[in-house]
Amino acid sequence: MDAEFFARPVLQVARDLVGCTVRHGAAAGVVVETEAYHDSEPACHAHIGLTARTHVLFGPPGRAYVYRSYGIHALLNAVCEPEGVGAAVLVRALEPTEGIELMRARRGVERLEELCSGPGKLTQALGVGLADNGTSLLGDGPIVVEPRGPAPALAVGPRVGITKAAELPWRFAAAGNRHVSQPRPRHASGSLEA
DNA sequence: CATGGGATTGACT
DNA sequence: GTCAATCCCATGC
Repeated sequence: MDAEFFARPVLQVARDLVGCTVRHGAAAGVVVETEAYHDSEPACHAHIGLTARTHVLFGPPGRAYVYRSYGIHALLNAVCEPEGVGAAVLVRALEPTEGIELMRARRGVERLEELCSGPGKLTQALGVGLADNGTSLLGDGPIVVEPRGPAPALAVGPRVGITKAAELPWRFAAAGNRHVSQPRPRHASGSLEA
């Protein structure tokens, strides 16, 4: 993937990342769920401005923003939009494709659908941690994002687990995919087809 | 320097 | 359904 892909508007990148592969070492999976975050809305860490924590978000596109959530989990984002804009796509779920036994060992569970069906789960399965914060996703870093084939059908809904700007429909998932985290956006109840 | 709040998960009632 | 675990960092004294 090249830097221009991530330099585009974050909502567009969030849509186009669904179906792409994320690789870290021997473990890899296809992105089935994303969420967009932008400094113009209060749910985004970058909303407060440039700090030690957020400087990666305002940096050049195509880098990883990894942070610790609830003191326990590492969450993986892809920094988007031109340098100076604080925006990123949160990778919320993967469909495991390579290194599945390694993922099972790291996660301590067997079921394929439980390996990467959540933002904290997939970083544990891939072995991604805070040390990867700020590294390149373009092929010259430990985590690599690889292009997808045909665009999958998308389910769209509100973002999960936030208290501010919770109404924005900035969550995108591969429609009908069993590796998407709960709650699953459904075609029938308020979510849109794209 | 002390405090409080999470872009979550898994265990338990 | 409820709830604790646990730590980084922003904020306030």
